[in-house]
Amino acid sequence: MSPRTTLPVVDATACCSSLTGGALAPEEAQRLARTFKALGDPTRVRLLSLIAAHPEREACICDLTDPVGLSQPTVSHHMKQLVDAGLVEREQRGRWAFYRLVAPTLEAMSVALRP
Amino acid sequence: MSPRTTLPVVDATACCSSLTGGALAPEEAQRLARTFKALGDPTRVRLLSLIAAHPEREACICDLTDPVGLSQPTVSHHMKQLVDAGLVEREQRGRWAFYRLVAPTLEAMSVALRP
DNA sequence: TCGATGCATCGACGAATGTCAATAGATCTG
DNA sequence: CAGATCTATTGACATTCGTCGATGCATCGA
Repeated sequence: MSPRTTLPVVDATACCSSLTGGALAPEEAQRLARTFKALGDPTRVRLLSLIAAHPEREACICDLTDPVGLSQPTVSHHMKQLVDAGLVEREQRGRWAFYRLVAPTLEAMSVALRP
Repeated sequence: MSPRTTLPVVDATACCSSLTGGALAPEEAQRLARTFKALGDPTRVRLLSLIAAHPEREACICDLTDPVGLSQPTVSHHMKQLVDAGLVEREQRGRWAFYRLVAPTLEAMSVALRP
């Protein structure tokens, strides 16, 4: 017997569209696909996992170039893709650019895939 | 004070690599990226959601062509991508090819993204 | 058996993508 | 200020991708 008489304006899942919840509007599908596309390259998947593996879960370009074995401009290019997709955020600290995972985006994509 | 003295051979998540659990081996990253790439197109995202929206959660090509507004060969091409990625399975019934979502794959990808 | 129907494959085309070397921009250090 | 260091941008290139029309392949119904 909750004393609450009004429903919440939005429920907890209203923020996140789901692949499995029914037909998506084209714009929603596009939104999801854009982020999935950023995840659709092995180098970028690896970069995300490398960031997660670092202390404080953050890393700069110089930490990432060697492990993935690609040129610095290429790594920089991939990081930009990840930032644009909202999967990663960038912070300049002195000469270094530090990157961190964006948990809410990962969570939203995870929810969108739940069967 | 658990009486258990031996650890389980594998823990519950051992089957599924995670983006956020630490550095992934290149092969693991490639595996994940391959499936994410299949999700990285708005038409394919829409196709998956349309299948999920159908009764019995299955659909044939003829059900999907009109809603996405593309040619039949193109839809067929996209479905092949989804099958190859393990996101969808195909069953021929008479003249029709029926497609269903593969829940374990969706679940695995969802788990891989959990922050 | 023959036409119709549903789907897959083929060949082609423009667009997007991943990669690099070269270079520019920004920040620290001496 | 001058050089060194870290990162981003640019331009170029080969490759992949999404799309279509035409065509081939099964399967059903008359």
